[in-house]
Amino acid sequence: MSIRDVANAAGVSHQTVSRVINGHPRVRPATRARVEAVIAELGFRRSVAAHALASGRTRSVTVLTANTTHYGRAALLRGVEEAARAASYAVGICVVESEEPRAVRDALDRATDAGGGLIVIAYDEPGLRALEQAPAGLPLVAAVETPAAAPPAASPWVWTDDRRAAREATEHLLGLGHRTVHYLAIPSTTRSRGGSQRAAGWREALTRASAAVPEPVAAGWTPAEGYAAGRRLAADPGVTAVLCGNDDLALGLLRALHEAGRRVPEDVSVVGFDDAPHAAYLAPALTTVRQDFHEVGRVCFGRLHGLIEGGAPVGPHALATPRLTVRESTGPAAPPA
Amino acid sequence: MSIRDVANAAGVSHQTVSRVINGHPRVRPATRARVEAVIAELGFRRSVAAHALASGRTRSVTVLTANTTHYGRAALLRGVEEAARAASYAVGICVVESEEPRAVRDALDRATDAGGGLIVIAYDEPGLRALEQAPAGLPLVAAVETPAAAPPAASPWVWTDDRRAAREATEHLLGLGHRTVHYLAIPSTTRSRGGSQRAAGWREALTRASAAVPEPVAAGWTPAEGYAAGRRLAADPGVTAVLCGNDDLALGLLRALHEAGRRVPEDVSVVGFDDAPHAAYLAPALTTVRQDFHEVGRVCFGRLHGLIEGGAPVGPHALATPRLTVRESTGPAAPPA
DNA sequence: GGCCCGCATGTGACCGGTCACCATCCTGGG
DNA sequence: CCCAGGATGGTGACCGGTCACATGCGGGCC
Repeated sequence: MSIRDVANAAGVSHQTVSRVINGHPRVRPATRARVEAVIAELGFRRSVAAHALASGRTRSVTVLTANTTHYGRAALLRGVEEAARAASYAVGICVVESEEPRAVRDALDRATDAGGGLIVIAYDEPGLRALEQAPAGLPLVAAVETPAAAPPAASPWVWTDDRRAAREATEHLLGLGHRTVHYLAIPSTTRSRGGSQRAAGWREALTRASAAVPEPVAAGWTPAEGYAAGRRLAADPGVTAVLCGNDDLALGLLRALHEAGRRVPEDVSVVGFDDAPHAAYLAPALTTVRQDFHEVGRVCFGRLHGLIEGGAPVGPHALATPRLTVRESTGPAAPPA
Repeated sequence: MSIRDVANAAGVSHQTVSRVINGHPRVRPATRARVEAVIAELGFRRSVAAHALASGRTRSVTVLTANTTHYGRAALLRGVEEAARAASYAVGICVVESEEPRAVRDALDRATDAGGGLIVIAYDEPGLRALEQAPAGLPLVAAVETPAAAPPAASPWVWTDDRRAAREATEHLLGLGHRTVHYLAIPSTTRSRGGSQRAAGWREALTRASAAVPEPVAAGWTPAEGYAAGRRLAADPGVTAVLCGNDDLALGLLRALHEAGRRVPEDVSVVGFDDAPHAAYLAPALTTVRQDFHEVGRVCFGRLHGLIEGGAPVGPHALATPRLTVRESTGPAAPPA
């Protein structure tokens, strides 16, 4: 079933069929109608492979990421998928296993082979390496951490200002009377010396308030890692307020505090990050910074789409600053004994 | 950069290059080495589009699902991706928005256009409809609920026996002295009259024990829905044990119970389903049924891969029965007042 | 020494689209 | 009445692989 079969059945040339399926204007309405009727009758669908080969365009994007299940990345992926679907683009996924050069190159090769545009989730080291090593000329947009400085005008980056959000979250805690705020850290990309931008915002707030800046506690992304690292925090009676790099970490920390017999928020206040679906339903409900990853994904696709179809160069783009959502896990510092 | 360029540079015909990249045995080692050297030097990569067009094979699978973010489906997707990557298959995702015929047909069209194999996650109505309406002849494997009866030998289905697991979970609760067990239900596919197989297992245990069978409480998949529906359960003092269709629902229920001032497990016992990453870190830690979606995904891909490459027909396949993991959210029924 | 055969390799068609370019037909202005 | 030029539509090459088949060559066997 090719355009030539359709052409025969409709009594036109294959080129006319091609014009019809591509919405080319120079086709008489009567001819167009006849061809469309035959297409519907035969159930013709154009071959994606042939189209891609002949035109060089694929109408597809692939999302390159280190993980597809953690909340933020999964939500971002969903945003991409929705926007892509609306534009009838196909979406592929390509996971970078680790930050080893070989794994990064493999992933890049796979992503490039797919032929379409590329959306890189560069929230972590593997993603960031992939972004840095992506071949020039490949249509690409990246979701990144808040840049430390003003990015070059040509960087196709999308982010939310979570550095500022982290600062505000820290100030919220400080405003509650806590002497200082500890930080339970998600892994940072090595490019940003001194930790992620979330960490930078936290440090900034502390410094401005002349509060002590404790050593950040390194964790990972998952509740299990938050729990493991959180036990140290829970064991330290000097800790009364903790900002967590994400809500899963906060969940683990909450558990560690619970086991240590420390009440939240009476003894310790906890702030999460991202507003994952579970945050509002924990007991205590988690105060957290609401991030719209869904929107980040949509914007990434939108800009990539513009780049592919319009050729318009894509520059850096910040979304609205995420806002702190205060719930039950934060409260006034206990008065000094 | 095509195989002909490589051929010229290596002083062989394009066909010999083709044989080399496909690992065809009838090539002299010296020739092969020379061609491989040129390929490496030029950085040649075969065009996926041209390969697909000429051979009719795509080396890709697309996962058709109603959702990519809920734990079970996300984990399954991850399993598929890992297995696919190991086999150097590309993976695409295709989301069915709703169960409307139009949406289902669209999704199927998109999935079919991709050209490769298809993995349908048919845990819900949209997925199930897509499965039922998938064109015959398309290489396809589906992750489904536990079948009610022995499935036809030709059904390419993969599942875990969660009906039995639900029965065991219910029996665990009954064994703790609860008079009956309520069920907070995930949406069921209409094909299985009377609810999902999880519901069937629950009902079976109740019936065997001659316990009353309360009306299941319909919820959705998310904590928010579990909370909304759970409030009714929490308000009913007769409720002392609840089985939840998944862990997110259980989370919402836990919250509703907390707000209603009912202690878990002292007043009410709660069992979840799936063992999502957060289950073990809630306070109380959730007793739940551990599901290996990751493995389901791997198996789906493995069978599809066999179908595509080997042509071996794929029949139904049950994985090991998921096991109950007892944690803190279940306890003995309170002695009658 | 001639013949047959299998290995190694080359040749050209073909997959199903798109692209550049050409052929008609029709209309209107000079 | 003729010709320019826009509107329609057709022709054949081409994208970069794979496939079926042809060809050259060397060795074993009689």
